[in-house]
Amino acid sequence: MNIGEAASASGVSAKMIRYYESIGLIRPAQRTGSNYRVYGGAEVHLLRFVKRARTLGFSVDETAALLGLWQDKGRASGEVKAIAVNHIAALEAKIADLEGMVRTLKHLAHCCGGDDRPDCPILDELAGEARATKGH
Amino acid sequence: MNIGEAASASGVSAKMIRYYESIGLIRPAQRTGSNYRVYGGAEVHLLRFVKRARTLGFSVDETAALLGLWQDKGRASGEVKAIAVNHIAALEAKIADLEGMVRTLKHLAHCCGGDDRPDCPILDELAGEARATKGH
DNA sequence: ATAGACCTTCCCATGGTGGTAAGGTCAACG
DNA sequence: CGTTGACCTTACCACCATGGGAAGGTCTAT
Repeated sequence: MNIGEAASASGVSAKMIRYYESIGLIRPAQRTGSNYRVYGGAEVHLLRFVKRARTLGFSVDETAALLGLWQDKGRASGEVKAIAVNHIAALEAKIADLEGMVRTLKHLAHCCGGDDRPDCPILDELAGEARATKGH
Repeated sequence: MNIGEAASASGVSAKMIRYYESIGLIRPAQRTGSNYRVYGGAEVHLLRFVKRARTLGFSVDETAALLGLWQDKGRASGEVKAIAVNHIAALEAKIADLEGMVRTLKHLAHCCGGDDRPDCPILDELAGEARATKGH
């Protein structure tokens, strides 16, 4: 299997497969005589693992840790769970952050006429000139 | 006012002030004879505007647009509102994305003993070997 | 034999931010 | 007046993950 086929079979672009190899996330692929990378079912399986972890928002470093644990048959599931739980916390912090932004923006947009007049509470707030918002 | 003072007065690091100047987000500051950048109240005000916009998650490009509208006394508030509403949608999409990840991870973590045994549904799922999750 | 679809490596760009190094300037203190 | 230390200047490098493209080699089908 060439890198292109491995890419479409795994969902990881050829570009990224080479990148993951270059940073040591995955082992260098075998090569043909003409220097083409060769992949088999096991490699694609591994690439899919990587793909899923990345899709779940794990960083490449976290993915490397998960990969190591995956391949370590004697690992404790607690280690994996710890990574996952940490990651959940990080994601939730980010969500809370974004929600704060949305809340503020929605408030501002709600107070903004959005018409042709230049009167704009959104800009006023950004400029730090908060004005009475008509009691809302 | 030197750049350091402007930085602490505005909450934008000196580094970022120079960067914003270099990409044209803000106008080049005046200079003293010895080539130091000089800032006044108006510049700090503007930097604070930028800071707030960035804190609300607007990209530098969006911030530039908002800045332009802010300084255009005859602008229509509808233009600003459009940027804000767009941005709200983008943020909400990102939140939904992250929430999907959290949901999946929580489910997996819930099904994972997190003990010393190597049995780990999290890794199984990442590997694509979904197994019965005890009916949960 | 030739075309076209693939592969290889190498470099560049993104977006914001931080670091750091080498050098200039300024204020205060002795 | 000289030194010290805190500031400023520019110019790079790094991050993280990904995409783009160029220049050149290889394989397959016609």
